[in-house]
Amino acid sequence: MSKILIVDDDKEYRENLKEILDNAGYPNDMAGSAKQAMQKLGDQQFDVVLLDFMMPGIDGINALGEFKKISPNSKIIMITAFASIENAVIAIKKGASEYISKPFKIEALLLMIKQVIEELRFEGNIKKLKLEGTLSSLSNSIRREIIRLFQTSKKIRLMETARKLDIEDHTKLIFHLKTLRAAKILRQDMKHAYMLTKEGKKVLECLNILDNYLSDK
Amino acid sequence: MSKILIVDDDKEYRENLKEILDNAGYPNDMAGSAKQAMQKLGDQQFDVVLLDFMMPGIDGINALGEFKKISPNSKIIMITAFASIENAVIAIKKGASEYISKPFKIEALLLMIKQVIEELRFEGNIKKLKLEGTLSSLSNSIRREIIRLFQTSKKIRLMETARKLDIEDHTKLIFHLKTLRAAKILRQDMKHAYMLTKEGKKVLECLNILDNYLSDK
DNA sequence: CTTTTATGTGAACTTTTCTTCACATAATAG
DNA sequence: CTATTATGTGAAGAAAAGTTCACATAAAAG
Repeated sequence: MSKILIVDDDKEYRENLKEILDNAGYPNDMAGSAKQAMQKLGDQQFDVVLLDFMMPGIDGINALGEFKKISPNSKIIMITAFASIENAVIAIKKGASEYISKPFKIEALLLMIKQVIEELRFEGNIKKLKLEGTLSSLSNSIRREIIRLFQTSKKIRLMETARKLDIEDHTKLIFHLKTLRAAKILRQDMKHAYMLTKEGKKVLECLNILDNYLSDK
Repeated sequence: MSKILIVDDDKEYRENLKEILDNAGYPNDMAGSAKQAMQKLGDQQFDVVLLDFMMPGIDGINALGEFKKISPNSKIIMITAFASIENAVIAIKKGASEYISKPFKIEALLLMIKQVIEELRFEGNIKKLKLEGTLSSLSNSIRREIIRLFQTSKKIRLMETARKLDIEDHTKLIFHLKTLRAAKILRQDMKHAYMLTKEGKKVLECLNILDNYLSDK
């Protein structure tokens, strides 16, 4: 179950929020200051942070930036009594996922929490899929050779590649090029030449890293 | 074709060696001092270094250590006029692949070169195989999950793992554990518990690296 | 000491991945 | 404008990877 951190300097309000989360069944923890919150964020993994804007010391917006640095994968929901478009914009720019102003309906907050957790789940899957695709692309030696060709060339063409890799049947090569295209590692320009995507460049770097990593005794 | 670096402060001897290598068809380059040699080694990839022992400044043995640091995958052949068992032992300990004393037959040197190049080719294959094994192991998600279990545990047992990964048929898990064992990523202790090999620890690190690398936008 | 749980093997089978082949169309060179 | 080279598709088949099942033995628990 997704864990939530409540950050609010107002004890009463804080415990109020805790009760709401407890009733909704979310495991949660509380912090009464930005400092305490950062410590907890560094310590454990929280999926969502409920952050109240009006805090003494570093104010909420600054805290927000710090929190994101410490725990970039946590979703942050800003809660504030002094809502304004400017503040909302700043908060979102600094990395808040949602912005809600007091007073709010409990259901509205719970819905928001549900949504960001859903986003989190989705992003996690995307990440997993990307790793999946990358590793299955790299599992084939022909595909690795293709990717390595981009060490020196920016673009490669089909038949030229076939000759370089000494592959007689060009349709075999097309199969692997297609696989790499499906994995978003390669793309083609208007004139059919193949080139690395942004993702593909990362994959090439990964390959180099693995090479180095595995080679030294 | 394999590239060779000749390091010798005696100009005449150096050019003598160059002629031999040219005739044998090996691309080569020369350095008249350890310093110059280190520069060239840092610059380009040499497969073999022919290193003469009696050099001014840092003597050959010290140079040897430096060379190995700069270019750990190059094979170094020590050539010396003052052969002794002690020196030979030191040279090999410091990373020389071969040790030959003057005067020597040209054929003996060429044979030596051929041998170390062959070793190099072989080691290259080993490296390729290791990458192959690692990537094909990581291409399967069950195996990745198994490896990740070692993030927190030092040893895992079969049925415990099956429960953690929610795999009903334990023979399926055995299949993947076997695969990982074959890839030298896992091994078993006397009491059948599975643990990471030294290589396996690297693989886990690689997996973490890939995770990080692919996750950030 | 017998019942249960853990660990394992080998063969049959399924699924996925890879290769090959027959064929088609577009681009380029002569 | 015709021959050649480049690029591609889809289906059939081969090979590799993964799963399941029937069965076996060893270790631990009662």
